[in-house]
Amino acid sequence: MAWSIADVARMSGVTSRTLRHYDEIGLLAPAWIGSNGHRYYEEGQLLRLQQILLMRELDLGLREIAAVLDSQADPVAVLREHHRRLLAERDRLDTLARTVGRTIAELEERKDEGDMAGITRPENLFEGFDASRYEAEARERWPQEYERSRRFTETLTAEDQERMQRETTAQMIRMAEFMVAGTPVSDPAVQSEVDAHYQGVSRFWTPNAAAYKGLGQMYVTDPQFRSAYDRVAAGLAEYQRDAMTAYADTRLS
Amino acid sequence: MAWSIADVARMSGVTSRTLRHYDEIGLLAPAWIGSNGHRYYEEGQLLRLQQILLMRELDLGLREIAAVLDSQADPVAVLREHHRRLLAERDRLDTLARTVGRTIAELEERKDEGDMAGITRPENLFEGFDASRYEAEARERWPQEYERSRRFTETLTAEDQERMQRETTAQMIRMAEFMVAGTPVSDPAVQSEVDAHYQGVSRFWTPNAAAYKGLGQMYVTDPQFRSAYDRVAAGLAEYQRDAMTAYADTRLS
DNA sequence: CTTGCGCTTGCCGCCGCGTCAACTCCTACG
DNA sequence: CGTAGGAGTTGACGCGGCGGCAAGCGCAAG
Repeated sequence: MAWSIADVARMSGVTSRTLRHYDEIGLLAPAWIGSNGHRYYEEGQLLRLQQILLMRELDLGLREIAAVLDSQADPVAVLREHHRRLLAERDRLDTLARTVGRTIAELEERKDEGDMAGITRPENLFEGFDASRYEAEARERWPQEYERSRRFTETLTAEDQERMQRETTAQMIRMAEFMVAGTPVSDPAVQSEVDAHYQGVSRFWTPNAAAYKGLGQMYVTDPQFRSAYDRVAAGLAEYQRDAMTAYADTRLS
Repeated sequence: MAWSIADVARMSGVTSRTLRHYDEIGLLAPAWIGSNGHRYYEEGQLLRLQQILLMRELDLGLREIAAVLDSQADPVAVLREHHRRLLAERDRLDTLARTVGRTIAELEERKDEGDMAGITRPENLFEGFDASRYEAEARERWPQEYERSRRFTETLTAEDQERMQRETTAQMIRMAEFMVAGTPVSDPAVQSEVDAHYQGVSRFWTPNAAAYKGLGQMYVTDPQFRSAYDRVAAGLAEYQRDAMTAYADTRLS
């Protein structure tokens, strides 16, 4: 009992193109090839195809399927790993969907309010995300922490983010007042303010003493951060950095 | 104020290769190009890049991003459609993960029982899914119904599937008894049995008269189905088909 | 002899880049 | 003055899983 490629295609539901592809990559060769060059399949191949399709339904890659079928891998182990990947991807999409949902809601709200000239205007669209610019450097220097931070940020609503931005600005202003008043960075009031800053940062990632000092230095070095601090008060970036350094030395090590 | 490609890469966190790619596909062209061929970007480009990255975070395709930014599409509509796709894909993965989880449990159970020679033996692996073979024809002829059926099947546990297989077999045996006894297919007892069959099929998809007759014909034509019926009793496939045809004519039209 | 079917091989396209390779231009250093 | 090195360029292939098209072959019916 032999079937042509079209027979197998009809019986299995895949296209003949797919069967040729599986032959090409060595996943499923026909039982034999006729003198006319046609592929002929027998029951053994149908059985193998069936298993291929089952694992394909589970979204396993063709490579992994081949490994399992050729007994190069433990099916349970492969499935367990695959299961883990599926859950991770599902969670990612879930988070993503919620983020997109919030973005939609936000855009619609603005449309209703009508106080913005138009949602397609670039400078109005996604206005709340301005802070993301500061994250670029971090993404490069500490990719893992950046990733954790990003995931956390995704769970925030636009209002949360706006509120946090205002908090940050308020903190900067209070630090500027200390600076202008000539308060030394080791002063308990200043250190308490730094502590608030550290707590805020820790919502995204938890730096150790060295990392926190590095962050302080970045406020001075990085043009983006620096200009943000300079806009509040001249010299604030250095003051903030020194205060953070003192905090790191006394409280984090 | 102009930035080189590496500057922009550092600031934004993407690679220079990506920026060249965006230029290539017309998503983000540099502000101008130096006499040395180098790309130079200005604030307008940074702003556009920022929006690109935001939408990319939302997993939008570059094509769609371009359409939104060039005001060829309504952002809210695009996001809404995207949201729908995300949810659908998430649900698919969720179902899939559960299916894979059950498969793992099933495989492990068999390992514990130890009455099978080895789980990697093809004829034992995924045994519960044997019925899927019969679905191939349906997938081709009625793709939509097949899809619905597949989704339904995925919600079943392995035990459910086994039970349904036993039910099917029992039905076939009862039909074979009628056939051997010479009962005409129009006999109420036979028709009642066919009704049970129709109800069973309807859990997957609800065929109209023509489709149900087509299914009956398939039992005769398709070698897979035919051999299944022939294994129970010679001529059963035709008897079943005739009974189904009578049922379709009297009850479904 | 033509027509048509069923099959073959071969290659491009998708999507978002990563990763070479080979080259040019500019600057710094000996 | 040459030369090394760094930053940039274009061009090409690769990834996964096929879809789809083109060109061609063998075989049977009209």
